[in-house]
Amino acid sequence: MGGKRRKPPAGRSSPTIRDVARRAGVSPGTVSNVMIGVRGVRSDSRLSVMKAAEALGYKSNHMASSLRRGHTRTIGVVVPDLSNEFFSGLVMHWEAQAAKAGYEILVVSSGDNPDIESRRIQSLIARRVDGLLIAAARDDFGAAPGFPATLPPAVLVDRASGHKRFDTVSSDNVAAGYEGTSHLIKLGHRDIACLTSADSHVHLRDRVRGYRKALKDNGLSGRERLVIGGRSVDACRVAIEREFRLPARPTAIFATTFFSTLGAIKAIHAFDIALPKDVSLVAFEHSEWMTVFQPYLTAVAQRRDELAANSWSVLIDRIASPHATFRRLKIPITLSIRESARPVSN
Amino acid sequence: MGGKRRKPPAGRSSPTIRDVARRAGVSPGTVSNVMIGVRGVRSDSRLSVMKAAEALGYKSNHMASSLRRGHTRTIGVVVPDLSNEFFSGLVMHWEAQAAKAGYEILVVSSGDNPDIESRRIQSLIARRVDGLLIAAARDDFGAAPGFPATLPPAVLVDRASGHKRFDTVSSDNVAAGYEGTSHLIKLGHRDIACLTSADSHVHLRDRVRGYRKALKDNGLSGRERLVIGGRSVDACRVAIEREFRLPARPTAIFATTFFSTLGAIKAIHAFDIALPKDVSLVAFEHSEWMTVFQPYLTAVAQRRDELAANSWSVLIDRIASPHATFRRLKIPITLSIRESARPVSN
DNA sequence: GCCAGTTCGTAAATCGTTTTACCACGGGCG
DNA sequence: CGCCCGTGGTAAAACGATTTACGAACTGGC
Repeated sequence: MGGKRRKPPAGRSSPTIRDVARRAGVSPGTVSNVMIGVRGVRSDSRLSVMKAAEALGYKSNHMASSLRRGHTRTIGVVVPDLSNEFFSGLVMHWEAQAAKAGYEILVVSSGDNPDIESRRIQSLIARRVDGLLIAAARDDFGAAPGFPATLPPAVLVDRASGHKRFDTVSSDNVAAGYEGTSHLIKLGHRDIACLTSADSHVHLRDRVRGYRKALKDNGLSGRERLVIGGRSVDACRVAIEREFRLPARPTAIFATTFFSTLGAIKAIHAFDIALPKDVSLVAFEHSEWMTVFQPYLTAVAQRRDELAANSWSVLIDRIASPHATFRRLKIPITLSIRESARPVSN
Repeated sequence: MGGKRRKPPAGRSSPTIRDVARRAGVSPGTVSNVMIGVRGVRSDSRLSVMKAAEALGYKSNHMASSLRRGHTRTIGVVVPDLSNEFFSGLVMHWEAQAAKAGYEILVVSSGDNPDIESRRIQSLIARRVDGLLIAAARDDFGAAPGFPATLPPAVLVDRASGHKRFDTVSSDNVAAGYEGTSHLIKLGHRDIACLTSADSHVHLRDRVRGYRKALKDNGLSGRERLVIGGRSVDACRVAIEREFRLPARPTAIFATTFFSTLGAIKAIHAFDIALPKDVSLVAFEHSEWMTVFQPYLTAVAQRRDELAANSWSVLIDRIASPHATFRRLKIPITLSIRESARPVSN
């Protein structure tokens, strides 16, 4: 009762720049100048502002500031699946970059579903992220009917390499396929199965292209054995097991995805095939558990740190100059020769 | 030259509620009412507003709205390390919860360093997150001198279980230790090494307490063999290798962390010990690669989905009623009996 | 002592939304 | 007919920061 207020105080909320100004005996504008220092402030007022802010525990309201300045210093990150080590690795690198540059990242996952992806991106747009780092669900990213007509600056990472309307940063997947296959050929293998998860994405098709090219360069074009498993470990296992039942079993397997690596190992165990004695395996990706797996897997691995660092800086450049021509970066891959691929034994 | 403008238009930025209002021939207030529908709007004006919004591609500016409404519908998530599958799993579950409830999550990682953690939390506060989900770097979370005096509603997850000033949700780590150990005892083991990464955190100490309790309940108190490795795979490996050099080698190992699981396996391989013939192993956590590892590891695993779901709802409750008494939830763990623990063989 | 130039403080406008306070209109009722 | 009430529209005041425009005080040079 008593004086009538417009707004109930709702407990005690954070101190504002006005509170600081009042306490320091200056105007809000001056406080602002102390905080972000675009203009000179006499050292005595500066000091009293700092003291007042300290005493009140003042933290600038980032939303208010963003609203006025027209940018949020937030980058939206869209990945298919955070439980996938490759993507969580990327996210971690990006987060480190962001922290260093005074940004924050807003992570959403799409479950590899273009509809969900589109919805999650809408909400990132509503939050006015300054840029977008996207591992797209599909190669034709942005083509669906309900898709937002204008996007903030965005770069496509890992997937949809070479997209016409965006910067892209991805591994050199053709090289990945080529190097993995060549390694097996050099070891004398002629019957090399290439196990992949799908043929729906460029990055996967590129790996297969690399495989084909390596066969061709070594006069092995006729010996192609492409096995398309599916998007799960067990689909890959089943597919390669079919291959194992054939009269001429492959002497080597090149797994071009992480799932297919797991599927291949499962199948090898199920068929009691000795790895690497009876079959050689080139795996895809690296992961800490591989250090306890026997034999230590020879593998092609993407360079997550470089992928993340390059895509970050391409995005920052894009934000700075929205009309520059698109860039398409290919990051080299790493072939780590270890124990699971051996010279062919017949 | 020409008319002087206050602000250069900076390209074309997003349409505002005013643009929609103008185009629909109504006032901004009416547009707002159409959008969030707190008051009735006649159906003809409603329609023209919708049409205008559609035509302009209007997306509400979330920052402006947050500023006015006093909440952001974003939850800050603080984890030590996203490349750890346990945490990325939690984050993914939280993200799903958030999406369902119309929230977004802001993920930061602390690298298990209290200073970084504190700084990252400061920046989450500046962004005025509505709540915080924290896997704390240390048990005395919030005690450091520079720590913000007041925090938004927060719940401590996994770590720092039972903290005095926060809600906590964590696994029943004593049960985890107890069940893992009991399983080995039931198999006849008397010489059980308990391998852990550190004794600096309650959640780790609780697992050891469970181990001790299981020994005690079975009259084995004198046979305690606690091995404290360190916070890396190799530190754990080295520690357990020391144990292997002792005259009486343990017949079973209970690894109480993911790192120590990996370290134990590495040591077992290095010493050419047959697993599970010569030594039994109870591992910690579950991960997809375990399905291709031989023998299939018997393991104690935390229930990430329940941890995430419960901590989420505790946080939402806390936001709704800031003054309710603290809750301390313990989530049961799962013991999956598989092949790496066998009856003792002498 | 005066003028130009610099420094720094302040008031007020602004960002885009939500919400309050007010008003106009029309219908129902005594 | 006059009143009351419900409905729905609008103008304007927030939210909390930044920034512009202005002016006061001071400096230095002549």
